[in-house]
Amino acid sequence: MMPQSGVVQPAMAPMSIDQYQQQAPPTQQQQQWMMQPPQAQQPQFQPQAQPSWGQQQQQQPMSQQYGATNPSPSSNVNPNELRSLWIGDLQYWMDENYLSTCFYHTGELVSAKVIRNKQSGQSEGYGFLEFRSHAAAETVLQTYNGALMPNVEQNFRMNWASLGAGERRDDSPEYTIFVGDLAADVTDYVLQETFKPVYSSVKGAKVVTDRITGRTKGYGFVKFADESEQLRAMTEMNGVLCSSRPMRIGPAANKKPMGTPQKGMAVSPFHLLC
DNA sequence: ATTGAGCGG
Repeated sequence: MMPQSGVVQPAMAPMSIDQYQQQAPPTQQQQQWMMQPPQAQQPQFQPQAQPSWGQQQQQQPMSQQYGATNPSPSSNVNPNELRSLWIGDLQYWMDENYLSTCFYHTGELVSAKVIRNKQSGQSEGYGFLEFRSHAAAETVLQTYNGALMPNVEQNFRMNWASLGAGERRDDSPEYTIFVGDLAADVTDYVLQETFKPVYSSVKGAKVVTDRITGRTKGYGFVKFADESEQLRAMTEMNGVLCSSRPMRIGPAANKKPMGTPQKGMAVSPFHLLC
């Protein structure tokens, strides 16, 4: 049986973003919502920071509407780049249409997909956004990650799509420290820049925030490529000011154990008969 | 507020 074979129904009129406030149930037929320009006015919302799209920002020509002869939105893409973002914390009613509406104005979105449970069709709460280029995806990530989502009191949560699909990033080892006592205004960037001038192997910093409100929880993590710098930072940076408060540094609890546990290795006696 | 975090076809 092919539970979702055949008919795809993208033909519903593009919703205005206001309609999502009514929390419409998900349209289960929609596997993937390819970009189709809204006919009506395109909804606007203000992210916390304005994207910098250069000259091609707003006006997406209406020429690529439904026609088979028109260039598809996926023309111009470089297939060798990492162009997909993972997006999480989605409500069940946030479908492909909603996501497309969120990023349509960039003119850089190729497709949006919500991952659904195969049986129930319910959203699994995450999805993928594919853009024309790595640069476009990066701009979206920097601009919208943590910014308010349209019409909900919740922030975008996104990251590079990294697992599966051969879009593997970087498997070089990294060494992480825990940083506590962070002031409310400390962002990822501020935290990273507190360390980077001193420790050149700093790969990134993450301030942990509340999923819903986006507010900081007052602690975070800094990742180093170099283990010796990690160890130095543990002692040298403890008590050093970050923004307005002295940091409290400790070892990071291991988020992911190094050895991937093998499971399902129980031997069935039936195998011995084959 | 003090140890994140979610990845398909």
